[in-house]
Amino acid sequence: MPELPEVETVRRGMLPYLEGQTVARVRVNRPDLRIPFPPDLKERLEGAHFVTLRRRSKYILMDTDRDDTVLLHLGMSGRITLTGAKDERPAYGKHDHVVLETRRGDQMIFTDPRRFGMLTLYPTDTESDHALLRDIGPEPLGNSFNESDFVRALKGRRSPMKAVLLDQKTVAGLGNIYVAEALWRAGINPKRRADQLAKARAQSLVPIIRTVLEDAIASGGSTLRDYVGVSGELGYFQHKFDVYGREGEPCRRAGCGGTVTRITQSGRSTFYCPACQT
DNA sequence: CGGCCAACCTGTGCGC
DNA sequence: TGCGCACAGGTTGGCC
Repeated sequence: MPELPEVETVRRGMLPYLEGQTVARVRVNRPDLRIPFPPDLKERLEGAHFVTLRRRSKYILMDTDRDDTVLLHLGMSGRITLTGAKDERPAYGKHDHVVLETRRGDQMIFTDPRRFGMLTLYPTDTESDHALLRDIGPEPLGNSFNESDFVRALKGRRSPMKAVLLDQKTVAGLGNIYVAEALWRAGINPKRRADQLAKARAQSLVPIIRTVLEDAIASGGSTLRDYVGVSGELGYFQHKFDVYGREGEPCRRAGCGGTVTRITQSGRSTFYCPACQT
């Protein structure tokens, strides 16, 4: 499910259930997802309470009052479901790997069929050294993402723009969908080498990336084949896609008349309009 | 070091 | 109905 807008949608959905709440019980149904669960997860979490829920790139970070932070990544197919104490409890499915129950009786269920997701725990003050977080680039919705740094980040990069934007070191949080949408809005060909993109065009991408992500968050993210919200709500940004998944359909740019095309780049589908993306 | 690709998994949809 | 294949929103480790 998850690029930045979907992860942010999930984080916001989690807030009312988890922020300020105490963990009563942790259930772990298997030893690992992409990385092992910490063996002492249960002991470290039970009795702790969540002070803040943050997001960094596609990670959700849950700070506890015990100076530990829970790090959560949804991978390709990860989902978070929250059920209130009074709600009907759906039976656990075979891909429900971790369940947190709060003292109030709410449950957070982490489901992930493909198991590319992760959940781990680290001492909050070691965050800047954390291997999963330390090399991530600027947050596109924050002030640290700006034209001059972005232009510098493209310098000397011989890879196609698609690959460079997918690289979380360039800018945090983009994935296959939002790279395609941002490049279309900017009129940039995904095959264009980063070091051959004119400075002004590179600069134009900065506000475009920001707005495409903000637009998607405002729509509750994109729902491709499942729900995105923590209570099963559907995002609807997929109805606003200009290129992603629109192979063979007409380009939406006024007066363009081109056809959206699908190619493969670094093993993944790229959608773009060869007529207006140069 | 930069860049590419395979690998990690399961589920779904489509053609035959 | 079943089978095989292509494909899916991500990340990374190993290789050149």
